[in-house]
Amino acid sequence: MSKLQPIRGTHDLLPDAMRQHRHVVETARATAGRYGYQEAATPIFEATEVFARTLGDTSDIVTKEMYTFETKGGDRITLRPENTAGVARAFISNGLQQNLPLKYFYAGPMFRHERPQKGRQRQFHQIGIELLGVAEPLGDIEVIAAGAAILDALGIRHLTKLELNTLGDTESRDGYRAVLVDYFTQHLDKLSEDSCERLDRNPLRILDSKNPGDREVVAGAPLFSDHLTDAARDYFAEVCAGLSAIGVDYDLNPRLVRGLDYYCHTAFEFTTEALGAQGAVIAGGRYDGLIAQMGGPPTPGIGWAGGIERLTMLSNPHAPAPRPVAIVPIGEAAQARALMLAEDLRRAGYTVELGYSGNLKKRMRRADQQNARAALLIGEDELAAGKATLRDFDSGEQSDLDLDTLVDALAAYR
RNA sequence: GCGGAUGUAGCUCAGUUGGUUAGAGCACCUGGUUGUGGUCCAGGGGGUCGCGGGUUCAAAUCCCGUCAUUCGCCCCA
Repeated sequence: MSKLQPIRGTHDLLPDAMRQHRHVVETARATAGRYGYQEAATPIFEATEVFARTLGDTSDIVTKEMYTFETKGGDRITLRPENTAGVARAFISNGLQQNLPLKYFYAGPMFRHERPQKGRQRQFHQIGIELLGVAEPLGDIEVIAAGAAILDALGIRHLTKLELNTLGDTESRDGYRAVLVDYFTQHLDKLSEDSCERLDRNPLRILDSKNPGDREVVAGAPLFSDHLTDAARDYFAEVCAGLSAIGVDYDLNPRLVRGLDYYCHTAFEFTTEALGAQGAVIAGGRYDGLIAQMGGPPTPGIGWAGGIERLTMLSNPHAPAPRPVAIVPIGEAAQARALMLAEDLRRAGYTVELGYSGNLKKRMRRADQQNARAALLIGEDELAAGKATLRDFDSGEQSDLDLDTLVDALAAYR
């Protein structure tokens, strides 16, 4: 490694990329705001147990993907691999149970020690929303609708499809898990090595396997829908009906499961074919047991997270860079006047570039490279006449303007 | 963590029976135009061939290792 390189799986967001990134965040923030979600931020690191306890001892995130460090004081802290546990912790820490329901939007970096590939980084960024304190299907519907609305606002809804499933309540899931383990145990010889391991840790995951052999076995597996309690079945039916009523199309996917332990009832993913192996752009579900499990007052919750980098890859280049007006002094006498003029225009709301050095040609070229809309030339002639020469870069036309009234005369270039 | 592919100029890439000073396009700089950008013309700068070892008279080229990127698996946003 002869050159200084960024840490594996991390990327710089230089201005071009940053504008796309910000466009996704701003679009999401504005759209979520119309659904009543206010932005909040929790720290990017938490006590390790915040994640270790909540995500489940068997999840890959906890077992091998967390960035965990020991502080000088001997505490163990972890860079957040996702944000739901942090929001839940904040809810408990701040005693917010008096203020339910709570609706939060967030955006920020997350960290997972994974093998990088397309659409997968070690430091990546997520937007997300969390709805706490609502146990009704209306909550699920609103949260999913907000996700669809954001994809729509980004112009990429048509590149995705919404996959929907229910993981039922605890009673349903425990019952189904037992039946499933039974079934797969009878077909152990046909299961892949990975899936044999999943049988112990998280048998539901086998349903999601891409292995062709596994898929054959899965095809004959008992269906979750046959093992739902009446309450869980009714709940899911209401969610589906609500989505249909507001025109949010979805596909039922009985194989859709979640990697994290705290999910129940509704699970959903907005997926795309356009990003290779990383299909999920927004994913989430209901987590009614999470807050109680962390020691807080039993409080239902539902939310989702979306990968900003993945959303950016789907979006067309948007957010163009601002086009400045360039001020080009000619000769030393004009320098001082140019500085004052630049400041006046900036205070009046113009985007202004004042070349730092170089001759006229160089400054004009630099202005062109900055995609300036126009250049204001100030030389001896102009100074003597109290004027500036305005050159429009798009049309190539030039005109004289009075220095005194420039702020108004330039209005078209603001 | 596992498997495949790839690392040559700032960027995209040429460069095979190993053989002198390693090339192109774009970008950059200078001049043609000492008060005018974009096009055009002429010229110019820039490369420890990812890094470290090995084979050889000779390595960008062959071998080993290593790091990185990338595609897939696993997992997930």
